[in-house]
Amino acid sequence: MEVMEDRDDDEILLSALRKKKGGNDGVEKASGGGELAVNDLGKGAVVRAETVVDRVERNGKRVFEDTEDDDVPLLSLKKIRTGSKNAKPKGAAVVSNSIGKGTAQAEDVDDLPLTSLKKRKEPVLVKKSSTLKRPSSLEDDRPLSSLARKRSSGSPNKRAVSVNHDDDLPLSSLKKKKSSGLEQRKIVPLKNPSAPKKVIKIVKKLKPQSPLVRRDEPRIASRKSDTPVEKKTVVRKAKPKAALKSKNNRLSKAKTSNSAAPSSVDIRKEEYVFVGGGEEDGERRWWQENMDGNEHRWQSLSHHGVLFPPLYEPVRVPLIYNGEEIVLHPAAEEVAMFYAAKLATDYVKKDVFNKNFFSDFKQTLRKNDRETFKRVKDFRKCDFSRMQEHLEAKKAEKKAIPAAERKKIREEEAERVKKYTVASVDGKEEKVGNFRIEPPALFLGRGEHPLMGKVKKRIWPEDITINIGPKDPVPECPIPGHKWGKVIHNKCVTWLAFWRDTITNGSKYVWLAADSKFKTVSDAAKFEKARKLHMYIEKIRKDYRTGWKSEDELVRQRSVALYLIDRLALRVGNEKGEDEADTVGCCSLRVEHLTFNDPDVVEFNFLGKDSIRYENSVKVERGAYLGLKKLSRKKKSSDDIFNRLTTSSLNEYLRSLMDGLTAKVFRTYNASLTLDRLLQQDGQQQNVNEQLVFYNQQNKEVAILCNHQRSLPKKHDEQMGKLSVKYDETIEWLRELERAATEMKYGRKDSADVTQWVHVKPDLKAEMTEEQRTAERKRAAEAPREKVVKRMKADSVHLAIARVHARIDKMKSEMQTKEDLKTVALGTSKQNYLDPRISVAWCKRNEVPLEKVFSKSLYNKFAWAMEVNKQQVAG
DNA sequence: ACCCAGACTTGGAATAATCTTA
DNA sequence: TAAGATTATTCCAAGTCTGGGT
Repeated sequence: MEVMEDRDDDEILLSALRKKKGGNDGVEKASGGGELAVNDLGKGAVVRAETVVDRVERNGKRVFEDTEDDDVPLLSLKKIRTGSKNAKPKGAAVVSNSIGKGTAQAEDVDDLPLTSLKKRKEPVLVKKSSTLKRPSSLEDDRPLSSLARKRSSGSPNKRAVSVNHDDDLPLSSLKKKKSSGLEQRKIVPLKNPSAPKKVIKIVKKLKPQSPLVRRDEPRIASRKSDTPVEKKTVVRKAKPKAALKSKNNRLSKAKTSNSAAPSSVDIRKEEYVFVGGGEEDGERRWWQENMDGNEHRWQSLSHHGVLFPPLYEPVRVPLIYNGEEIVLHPAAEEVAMFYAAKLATDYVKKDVFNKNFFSDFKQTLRKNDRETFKRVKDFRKCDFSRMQEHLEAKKAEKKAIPAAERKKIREEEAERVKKYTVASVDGKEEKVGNFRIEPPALFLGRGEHPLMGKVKKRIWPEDITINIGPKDPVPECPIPGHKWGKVIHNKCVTWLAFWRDTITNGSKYVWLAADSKFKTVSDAAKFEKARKLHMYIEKIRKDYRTGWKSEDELVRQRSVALYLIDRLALRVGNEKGEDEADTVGCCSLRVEHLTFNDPDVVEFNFLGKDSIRYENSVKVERGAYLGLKKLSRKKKSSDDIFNRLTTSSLNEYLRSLMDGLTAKVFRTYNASLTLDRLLQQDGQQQNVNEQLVFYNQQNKEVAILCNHQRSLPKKHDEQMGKLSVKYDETIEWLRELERAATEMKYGRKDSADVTQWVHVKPDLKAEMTEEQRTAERKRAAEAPREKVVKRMKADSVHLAIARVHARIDKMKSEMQTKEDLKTVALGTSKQNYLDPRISVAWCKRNEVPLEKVFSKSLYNKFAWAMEVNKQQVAG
């Protein structure tokens, strides 16, 4: 147990991140086309290679000198996807075999130029802590709100507090000067704010930047009377520090409090601290109103119903069957068109897809066209290419519409649809999210979905249930001769319309948009719940660490599972049915998904949500390792590891620990906390652009933690190649300028001839047709560059050199970013997991306009977070 | 105790809109 | 000024979690 405890909780999180990164590196390395590094880019690759080398030299030592306990063997990180996500890793290149010995890793780096450094050393400080930390949040009850305030003065980039100790943190070197994705992989070891005192002593310089520790906020004295027992503890935080201590002691016996950290003073007012207040500070929170159980969510609700897709208009383009043309019955033609529309995709290569489609297609024929039904027996004799051509022609036609006309069409369409876009809830106008009924189509599941290719049938008004205020007018049914299936007035739910999916028999709903009150209120509540978890997390972690030694198998399973959820941000993993793709989450992990590598390293490899592969090699705490191993023993590879554990019982347990706590809260908590801490390292970024690069890098860390992947963009390699060529040309130009400068210097001249190779401009004439223009552009693009010699004065040469340097830096950074993000999806975490107040506070601190970080729709969705900050600023 | 339907959140891909660049 | 690239939005599938029924 001692062993297990010797790592800090924060460290856990961070190291999880790190490891995960390692995993991705593996991916990149193994993925053939993706590995642009040195080979694919030609000279451009030099850039990267240089970068890597520099990095290694600069940081190498620290980076690789890992300490014992966190030295995760990057080993075995195999690659995740090579382009197609479902593909099993082929080859699964093992990146390194140096498990356990820190030294071999430098070589790994050489191998993986673009990618990165996987690990970095752990700050000594983290390791030392052997006791549980005190819930620092107890002490601070800063109202949620305290979030970002405007900073009163000083340069935005300077932060008085520093997270780490110089000695043990690479950090300083990490602060990126040039933000290369690589460098940023070294995460600042966020030190746990609540780290035990002893640690603090060791690292004297460490400033208390702990976000958790805040003092200068007004305390709120009054509390709700109905505070549950556990909360009571929490409530204490309002008390003076002395009181704190006792509470802490109670909570976690051994812990000493570092609350005294003097520097709290350094905390800026405008800083939003994710792990701060929580809901216990007694403030009334509008977003928590009306959220309980079966209460009415609205009093009046009016809207215009839903919009149906246009009916199918038959075109009589034939199916070719066994060489003969067959004009299908309109209903069958429609279905055949669905298939034709997919001919260009990989779906048609899948047997399941074809089989499902053909079965449904025949059924349509049988119903509508007996003759053809009898004739069309063999799918392989069906040729849908004429239909495909027809669809393509139509697409081209649409594309050819002149811009002006297109705009007009668009406006008319917007007008037609307008009334459906809004609803009114309790007198307030709200946008409707998805008012369009899904059109019929072939069902395309993700991954190996058993139902792919089946026909998703058209939804008619009779299939729809409308939910509307009892006193509000029932929307008119838009299709003549039809009527709504049902009209109800259910005030306990927030949907406007409902229908049943014809494939899965699941429910489909029409909701209000993300910026509606319904959505934003629960969104805000979600983040509050996550913040609240911080007050319980220490106890929870302590419990599961104890639990995985339990005699009770259920307790053991639950404890190990919870550890994985907490540490790796796994989803809980409900059971799935026969008619769904075989994907898993934590509770549904099977023996086959894990590989054990002594000591204490577990390799995870499974398909998670959306059949995205989760592949990660992690050094876990000893107790968890032994627990997992034991749970896997004597089981077949297809057996559940957590066979006694259900998601319901896990959540039931969590609920007993904290009101409203469920497994998914951990994901939100860890994601937001990670971002919060990473963003604390405001660095040297000069301008807004660099700030954004920095922000995106931290966002990326979260995305990696949550395993938010995207498939390699189709043109990624091509685009990287172009960038690289451009880069080379720029370097060439730089060399020439430098040569000229030298020449002037030594020749004591004040001007020199400078040779520039320029691209040929296309010679476009007014009378040229489109094709001619295109051809001319192409010719110009491919023509050899022309030599231009000009006389430049010394001054302009020097000026040009400076500019070119700046451009080169920018290009490097862009290439690096592009490479780093090629298979990482940032959007999901930003939308769902990152408390927007963290980003808002960061923006304010660094004077980055909010709209640079939030798109318009996100800005609206998170209006509540901006408001909070504004109020703070004003107040 | 389990099972399943219902309601709501989360997720990547496809598509549309906008910006960049030659 | 259009191709190309990037970014935002839409689409709808796939999760989570609760509660009610048996």
